[in-house]
Amino acid sequence: MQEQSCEIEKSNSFNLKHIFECGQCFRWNKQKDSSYIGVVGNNVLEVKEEGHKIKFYGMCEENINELVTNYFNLNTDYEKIKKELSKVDKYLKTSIEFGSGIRILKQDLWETLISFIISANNNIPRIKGIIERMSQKYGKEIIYKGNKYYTFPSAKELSKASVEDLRTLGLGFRDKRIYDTTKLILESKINLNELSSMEDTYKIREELLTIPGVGPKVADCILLFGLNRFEVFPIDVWVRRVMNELYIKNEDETKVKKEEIEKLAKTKYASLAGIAQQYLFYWKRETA
DNA sequence: ACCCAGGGTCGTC
DNA sequence: GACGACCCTGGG
Repeated sequence: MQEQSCEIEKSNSFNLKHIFECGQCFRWNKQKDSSYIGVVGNNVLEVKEEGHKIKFYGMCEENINELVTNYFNLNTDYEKIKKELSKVDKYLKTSIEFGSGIRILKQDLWETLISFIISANNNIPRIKGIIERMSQKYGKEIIYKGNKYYTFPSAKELSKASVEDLRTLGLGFRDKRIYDTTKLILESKINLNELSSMEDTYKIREELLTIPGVGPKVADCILLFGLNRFEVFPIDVWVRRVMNELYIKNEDETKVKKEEIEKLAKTKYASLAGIAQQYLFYWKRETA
């Protein structure tokens, strides 16, 4: 564990606000100097724009260079992806221009699983609060620049929490889902490492759907943000809204069938549907 | 507890 | 396959 730093060239496909506030992650917080600090695995990371560079600092267990390259998917060519997706239609082109610096992070599978079970029928500020309290109580402390940060609790660490403990943290009706899921993982009824090594996205999805609190939307978020399966298209209220407004134009968006949206996304966005979804989600939410 | 909605899922009909 | 219930909280 030591302080480290590294840097990359600033680019049009790397924007801190776009990356951290597009709803994919819950542990990054904007600082007064407009840098962001977050906890990634057993590392505290700070990211800031300095001149024509993006600089990364942190109290890291891993090599910061490898950590950053992996977590921010630096080897994925977003210029190419955006060029491809911009060809689809003018709406997607607009949303891509709006969120041009979005990148899909590669987040820890366990953390993504728990975080998105918590996300069900919840709002982002509250989700962040719950996860922060969970980490404070059950995670490990890391000191960075004199401040305390907490790692996301492992399954073993979280298993110390009773259903009541979880309720106290503000989880609401999700308490039992988190409790049961933690037990499931701890007892290896579901093996996350095995899941991540599976080729067939559909098979992983089927497996995820057996986990308490994981329905179609949460499963797709896990596939997209934890396993970077870019072809999945998570449909939440915002995405349903934007897809209805742009293409389907039903008077009552809640009446729009999920299957219709899925089919639309598949034909329009194909293997990049998940990334298209992030541009659309961010655009719709920020301009609402 | 004034009212509504939020990165949905689950049990029941 | 449709429909209401569900904890809690920020924002209108």
